[in-house]
Amino acid sequence: MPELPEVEVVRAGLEPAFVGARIDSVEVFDHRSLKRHDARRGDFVGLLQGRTVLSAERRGKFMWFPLDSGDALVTHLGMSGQVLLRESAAEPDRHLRIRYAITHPEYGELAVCFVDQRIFGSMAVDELVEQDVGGGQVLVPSQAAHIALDPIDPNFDDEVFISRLRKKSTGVKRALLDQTLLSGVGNIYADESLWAARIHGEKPADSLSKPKARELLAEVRLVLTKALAEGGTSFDEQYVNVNGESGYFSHSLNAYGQQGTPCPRCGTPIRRVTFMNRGSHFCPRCQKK
DNA sequence: CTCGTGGCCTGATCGC
DNA sequence: TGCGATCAGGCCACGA
Repeated sequence: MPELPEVEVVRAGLEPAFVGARIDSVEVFDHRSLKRHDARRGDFVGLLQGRTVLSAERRGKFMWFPLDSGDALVTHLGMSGQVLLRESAAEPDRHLRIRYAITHPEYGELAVCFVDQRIFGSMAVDELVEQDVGGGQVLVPSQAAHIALDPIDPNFDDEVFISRLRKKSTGVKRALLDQTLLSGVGNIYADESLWAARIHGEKPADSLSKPKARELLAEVRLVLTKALAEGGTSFDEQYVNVNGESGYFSHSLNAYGQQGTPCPRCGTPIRRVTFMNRGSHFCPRCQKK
């Protein structure tokens, strides 16, 4: 379940060999993996062939690669997406959906492979639009322009987030998962942040005091930063980083997937309830509504 | 406008 | 042994 830390690990892993490379050819094995691509902009393959990758960018769970054409190759991993760097002659991975043959001036011929079991993820070629983020103008793909900055972005404005969060009439967890409020947080890190801040996910966001909202943001940042330092969270080999090596943050989860095991803070068994069509894990003693 | 739900998707697992 | 039901949850379209 790639969230911000996992996506950042993929972005950083691709950067050395993909940036500066030329895309020689593109094979699309399943067109459902192009659902984010607007065909009115042109043929996906045609827009990519012969182009050179200029950089590797990320905001929240969106990743994109600006091209020398002025467009960008946009990637969202969804639930089970991976981008793997392979030798040109490597056997195709299971669930391979899109394959890019590239040539890098230093590393030579390689394959960038988009592998996605459940096809919730997708790639697209999109135009870059200018956006004012307070710290200046940035370029962002049009389809990711509605997403808020993520909390580890240097331009993220804490006070704006806290003020908007405290006006939401919905539960705190739903607000944390709202990518237009703050991006990059998914189910795992939402549960972990709420546990760390001792907040029940169904507590109304507009009932949070300002200090409590600040504390929550600090915990979100800490959880994401720690996960990033440990290389992302991995379950069932679903998430694999760019070389095919699993992330390993799962051992340090305090709430997510820990139902029945004692809360590391107070010893009360962690509970799991279904909420928003997904599992929510919390300590019934530390996190009261 | 805001908020909440359903649909997309595959494979592992479970009960009968 | 086989088979249908259930579960996992990212984003987005749509209805209230």
